[in-house]
Amino acid sequence: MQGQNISDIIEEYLKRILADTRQVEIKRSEIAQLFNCVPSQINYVINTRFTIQNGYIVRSKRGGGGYIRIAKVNLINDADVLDDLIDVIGDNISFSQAFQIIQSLFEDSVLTQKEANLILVAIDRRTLDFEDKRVENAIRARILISILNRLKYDG
Amino acid sequence: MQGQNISDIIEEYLKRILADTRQVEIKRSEIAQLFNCVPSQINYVINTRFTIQNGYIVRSKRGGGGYIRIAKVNLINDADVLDDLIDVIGDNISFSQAFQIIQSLFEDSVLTQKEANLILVAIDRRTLDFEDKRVENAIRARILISILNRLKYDG
DNA sequence: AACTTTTTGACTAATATTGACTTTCATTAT
DNA sequence: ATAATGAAAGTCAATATTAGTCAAAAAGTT
Repeated sequence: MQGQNISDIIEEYLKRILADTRQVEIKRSEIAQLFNCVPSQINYVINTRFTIQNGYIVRSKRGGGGYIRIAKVNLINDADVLDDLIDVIGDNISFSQAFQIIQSLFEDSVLTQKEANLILVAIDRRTLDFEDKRVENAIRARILISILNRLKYDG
Repeated sequence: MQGQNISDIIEEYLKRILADTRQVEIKRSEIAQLFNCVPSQINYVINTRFTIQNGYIVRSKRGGGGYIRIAKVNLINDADVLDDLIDVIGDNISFSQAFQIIQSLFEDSVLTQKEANLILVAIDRRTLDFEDKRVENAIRARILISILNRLKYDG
């Protein structure tokens, strides 16, 4: 696919592990060395690709014996997570953030591929392209929250 | 066909690749260099010749390892019926009119019950409740049109 | 001439990479 | 115990690397 940049490659590496096990525990510096990049790049990958919007929870510890642990959460049987997502959305959300949420819902089989695609075009940048970017993000938030609330009822 | 200008030549080049593979992934600057034109000309070619009406969808990413991906999609049989609906919608539509459209698409099995319901909450009055009713109807029209365009192809 | 399409480039936006500096925690020395 | 040291991970801002937008200029058509 599009494995051009290092971040994508690291993402893929971690997700491949997470496909089998429910959780990974890494040492930041080791992974950095493995992929020949600076340690903070691992943070970048985590912050952009392993957020709660993506369906992951990350915990870490500093100091000697430190680690970063990434765990996949399930959105179906965890209704609280849906509410957390609604909180995260608040009153505005960018498309890329929204995309991550929809993708997570698809991966957890809350949405079919087609349902996810229809929602995505509905909240696409071009669709909601109005005078002000804040307006765009506000409308998107409202649509998304309406949909998430609907999903709480008939799954 | 008549390869006079650069845009036509680039179009032909890309379509030749797409005749074999289902999708192309390019680097904008590379193609620009290959055809000795400015990068933004690639955008022009894409915007004028690789639209959904022509049966293509385009996705891109900026930043390091960025790309433009063009994929050929097969338009469904009644794509022009959807085009007619899009014409009817124009640039604004009330909820009740939109409801009728969604309902008829459900009756024609273009949409499942759940898909229809999700679309309906997305374009509901309460979701799109804004200061001005005309703004509400305009946003609804754009969302609906995006969805209808998406329904023109599957996958 | 009027109109449409194409070409160009300056400016903008998004995403990724890097490194200096900070914080936290565990272990060792006093 | 407490302090000092070192070993992690975190933050943040600067820089780099792409693609997108828009409108003016140029070229082509009618």
